[in-house]
Amino acid sequence: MSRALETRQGRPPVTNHAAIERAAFQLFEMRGFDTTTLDDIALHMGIGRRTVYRYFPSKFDIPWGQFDQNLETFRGRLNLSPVTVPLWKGIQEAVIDFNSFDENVLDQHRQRMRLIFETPSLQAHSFLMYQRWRGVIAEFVAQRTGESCDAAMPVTVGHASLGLALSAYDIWLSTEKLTLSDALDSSLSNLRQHLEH
Amino acid sequence: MSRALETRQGRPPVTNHAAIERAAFQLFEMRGFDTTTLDDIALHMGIGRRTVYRYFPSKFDIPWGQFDQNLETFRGRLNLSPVTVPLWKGIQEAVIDFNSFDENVLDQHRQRMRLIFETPSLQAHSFLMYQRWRGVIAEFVAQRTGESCDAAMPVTVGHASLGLALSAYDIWLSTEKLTLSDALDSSLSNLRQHLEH
DNA sequence: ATGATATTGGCACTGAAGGCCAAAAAGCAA
DNA sequence: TTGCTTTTTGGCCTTCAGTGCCAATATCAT
Repeated sequence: MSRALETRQGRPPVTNHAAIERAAFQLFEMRGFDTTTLDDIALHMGIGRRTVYRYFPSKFDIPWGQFDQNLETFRGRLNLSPVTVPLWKGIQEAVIDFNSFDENVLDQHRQRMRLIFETPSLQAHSFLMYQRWRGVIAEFVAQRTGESCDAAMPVTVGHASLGLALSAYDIWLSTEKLTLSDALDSSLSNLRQHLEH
Repeated sequence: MSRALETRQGRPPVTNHAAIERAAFQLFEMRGFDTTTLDDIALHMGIGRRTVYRYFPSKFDIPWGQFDQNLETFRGRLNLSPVTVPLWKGIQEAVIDFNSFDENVLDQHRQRMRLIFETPSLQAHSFLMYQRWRGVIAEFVAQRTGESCDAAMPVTVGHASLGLALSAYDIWLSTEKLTLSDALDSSLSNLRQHLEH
């Protein structure tokens, strides 16, 4: 932790998360996710299959990159929301902020999410990521309302927020006409409209 | 299809979905889901492992039983909703109806859902079931509004309804104080309250 | 050089899943 | 009874994900 880029003791790593991710995505794009084995990836990189498993707990985790870190960023972003802002608005703003990408990485992000959304086996595993994502939301709500994390309101808001985000991604990926931010906004207003009357 | 209970030609089946489900649940309760192998189940029933795979496409599908049939029932129930009833209300009523169980099977249902909700590997696979469930909702909404199945409103309502249902199950499973119907109702009103200004 | 330290990657194992196909068990016709 | 048809069964084999174990490897510090 103290000296990350300095010289460390021990044999230096031959690779890193980003390098494996890149190599894997190349193969996923060519042969598809399910038909690419971990042996393929390791062989393609010239490293051992066993080593890949030390960087990613499973094949399904590779397309998600270092999701833990992103989740921490998201948690931090949520907590930046002023207490004067209504809860729903604070969440919406944080989600939009968290899903804003530079032009130069947007295509890459789209490719990543498309792979995740279009590969059933990967979708299934991704649910575990989504669970943690909505856990962060629930924690934030619980903190603001003084309730427990597994009380009704935090849990429900977590599930609902997740539903809105997934809905926005579904729409964003299926059309070229909308930015991700717009899709997130339109999902929320669509839900509002649906619940009216 | 025409003669189900009559005499059929060919070797008679040695088992059926329900029998495998029962046997599997016994073992899942004893040793846990992940530590029970399909060999265990097959051995316990005195049938071949290969046969089990003919009744269920994967180990993860066993706890869900014959989900296809349930989904069809749900679709049918949704379509019973009068066009005079607001969409959100029709969906809510259908979901509650679909999740109403007799006293004598309620414990069994609770046990099933608890297993699904508390086993991570099973949760992941269950997402594929949820996807199909919200697909039915989206189809219903699309049909009523004259839109396409993958238009924004049907997709969003599907995701949101799923979030509410999962939220209700989370709460129902974590407390003994609420019926499933009450949990579903309270999730909806909690969401409404959350979105209020 | 030598020792401490950290990563690597090979080997072996378990378990899920699925292809293939001969054996088994019924009904039916002669 | 015998043979033909139909359907299910289950054994065998393969691939691949994932994991424990541990010796080999590569670097730093003294």
